[in-house]
Amino acid sequence: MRSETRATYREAILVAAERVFGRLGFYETKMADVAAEAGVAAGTLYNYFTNKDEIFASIIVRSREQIDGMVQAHMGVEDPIERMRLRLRGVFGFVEDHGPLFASFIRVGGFTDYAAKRVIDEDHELGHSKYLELSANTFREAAERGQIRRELDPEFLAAVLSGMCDSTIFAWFRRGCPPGIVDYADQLLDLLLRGART
Amino acid sequence: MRSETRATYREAILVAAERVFGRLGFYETKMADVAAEAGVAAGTLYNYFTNKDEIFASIIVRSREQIDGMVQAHMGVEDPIERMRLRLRGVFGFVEDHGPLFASFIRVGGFTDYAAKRVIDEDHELGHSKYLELSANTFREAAERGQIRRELDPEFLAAVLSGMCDSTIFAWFRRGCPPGIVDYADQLLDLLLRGART
Amino acid sequence: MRSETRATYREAILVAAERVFGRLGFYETKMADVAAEAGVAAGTLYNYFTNKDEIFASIIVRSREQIDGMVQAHMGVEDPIERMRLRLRGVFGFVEDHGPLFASFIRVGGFTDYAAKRVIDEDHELGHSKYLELSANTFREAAERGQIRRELDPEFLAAVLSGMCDSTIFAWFRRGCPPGIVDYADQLLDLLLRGART
Amino acid sequence: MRSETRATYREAILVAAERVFGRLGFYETKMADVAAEAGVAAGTLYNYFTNKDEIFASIIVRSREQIDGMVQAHMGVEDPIERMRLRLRGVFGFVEDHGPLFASFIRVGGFTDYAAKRVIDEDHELGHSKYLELSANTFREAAERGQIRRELDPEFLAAVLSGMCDSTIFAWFRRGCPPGIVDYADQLLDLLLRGART
DNA sequence: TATGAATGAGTGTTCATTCAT
DNA sequence: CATGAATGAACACTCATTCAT
Repeated sequence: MRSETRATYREAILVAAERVFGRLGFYETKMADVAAEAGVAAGTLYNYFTNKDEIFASIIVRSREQIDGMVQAHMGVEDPIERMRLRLRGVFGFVEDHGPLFASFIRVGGFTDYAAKRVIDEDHELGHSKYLELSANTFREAAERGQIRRELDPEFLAAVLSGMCDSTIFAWFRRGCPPGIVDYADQLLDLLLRGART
Repeated sequence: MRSETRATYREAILVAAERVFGRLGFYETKMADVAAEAGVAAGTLYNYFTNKDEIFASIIVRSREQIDGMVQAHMGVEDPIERMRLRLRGVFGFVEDHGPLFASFIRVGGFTDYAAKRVIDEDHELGHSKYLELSANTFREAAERGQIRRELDPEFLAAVLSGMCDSTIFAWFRRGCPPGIVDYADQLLDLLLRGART
Repeated sequence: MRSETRATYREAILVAAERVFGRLGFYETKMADVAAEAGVAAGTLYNYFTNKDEIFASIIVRSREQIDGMVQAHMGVEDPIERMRLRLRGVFGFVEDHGPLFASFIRVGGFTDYAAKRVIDEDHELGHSKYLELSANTFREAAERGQIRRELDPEFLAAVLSGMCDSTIFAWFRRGCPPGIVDYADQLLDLLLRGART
Repeated sequence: MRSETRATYREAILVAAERVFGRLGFYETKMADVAAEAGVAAGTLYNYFTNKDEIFASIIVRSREQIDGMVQAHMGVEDPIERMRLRLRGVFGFVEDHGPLFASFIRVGGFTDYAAKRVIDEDHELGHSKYLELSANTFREAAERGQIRRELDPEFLAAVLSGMCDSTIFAWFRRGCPPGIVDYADQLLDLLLRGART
């Protein structure tokens, strides 16, 4: 029961921190804010995490682990396009659950303040690249099967798809995170594959 | 001549600040860093700007003014697709000149730290929306002319295009800002319009 | 048996605390360190002592009690010089058992941090003075018997002897507390007496 | 004048810090105390020193430099006993000027809290040993000249003399630092030499 | 009574901003 | 007006102490 309580506490702190970081960003989030949101004293945070950076990094790591799980779950799907579709739906579902923080997650490894401070180290940097590469490989596979044009650079496509997702999530966030963002997964993929032209 | 000197100083500070902010992000950039980069004393910054926030906001405003100018320059072009193409080329050219900071600019108004701190107030928020709206209107126009499918939401397309640009710039930035990003303007637009399918 | 258990616990804590305080000093010693060394939980310490200061003070008091006992044991010796010799041997033997902590003990009442914090209150201050006085009186007695020169201030001699002991212990401590420090008792006294002798 | 002011400020801070450290010890001295004593704001301290440790270490270093200077000044004296006498007088004079802090200085490198925290690193440790060694060498020289008994270990004598000085200074400090401590230099040396003399 | 996690007051340090020169 | 040092509010983090289990 002790260990259960510890895990519960840790999780509660992470959930609270995720909310506050998502709302205020890394720098404007004070440890006191996180503590208040979690309903504990400031000192308590340090019984579970060594410092603010580690809390932030833990959220990222945890998110990535969940996403990794989803990605793995669809690895067995034969058709690359179908596989990517399932993957996108999974990610958008995750975003719907996690809301604002996901934005930070997406941009982590970029030139945002988080990265500038190296809260997210090279190891995490790789995380972002890993997804891009995974996506690029899937596009490559689709090209080999003749499902998409071969002259398109798979890495370019991966980057573009990533951006489309970001901005869609971004727009959704600004509309107040209404339910139903999952539907965009298909719309985006279809748009990328078909194009907008009549 | 007095005022000329003042303007020169102010501009030098902005240029320096743009570099540092782009490199380190808002929070990791210290006023001392900006002063050092500009080659002036820290106190001098306060003769030209009331505070750090204002410097950052000024960069954004200045950037927007330049972009506004470019956008206006192409307003007379009849064909909406062609107009958007020119606009994109202009923006990518601007990005090539300004490098990393533009990324901040793009995300400004979002849920990044900058916004969390309200460095960028509602007025600036509007700025971002304004571009999205402009873009959406152009897509609407293209739809009316039958150039793109009518069932596609113009605002969705605008958001998507914005994201594609972002991620492309992002990827370019991570590759170290090599020359030639302008070429992506056409690639992106073509991809969106044609789609990736064979 | 209850009280025996309590006394046992208390003693174990004191022994552990003595080791840690001797190793790290008062401020660098954390209650958690003492608890770990004693093999109990941090909270347990507070069942036996009201606070950190009291633990430290208890060590001092306990040491003094033991030394007092030794001093008393030699009180019956007629010859003051001989009495002092036995006393010194006793103290050096005690030091050999207690190692580093004794150094703190020696300096307690001085201008070290401990004193600055008033961990050692006036009562303890007196303790230090008491030994100096005892020593001074013994020298006075020796002077009256014509064993040492009368023009020498007994209090000066007491202070000097105390310092000789300190530095010898100090040097011994820095050499890693090798066995055999007791031998120095005689060497020191002989050196001082040759200088002081009539 | 600028640089003069800077040096003056730095010196004023050191003097203030020396007073407070001497009064309260390292740990009980708060940066705010030092600032208040120096008549500056807390932040100002950090314009001259990187942190609290550095202030403390600077005091030690500065003291040692002054003492080194004195020691060097007497290096040319032929007679080792006379050389040591001048050296002792110099040190006691220094102590009279600096009062309480010197006690810390003396014990630095020992097992006091300062050392426990490694504020004073190995380099400084050497400082203490260096003086002991210098003293030991002088005694060795005296032994070779037949001025003191050859069977006495010079290092033992050096340690003993150091302790005699310490305790004398200590006693003087507890009497409230009355003027005239310099006189003890000769008394101490005479006492030791009578004991050590051939 | 032992435990060990929660607590929160206290402090060293940072850095945007002010201001005397 | 430039300078650069002084300022002090703000905040992450520590750890002695408390207390529910």
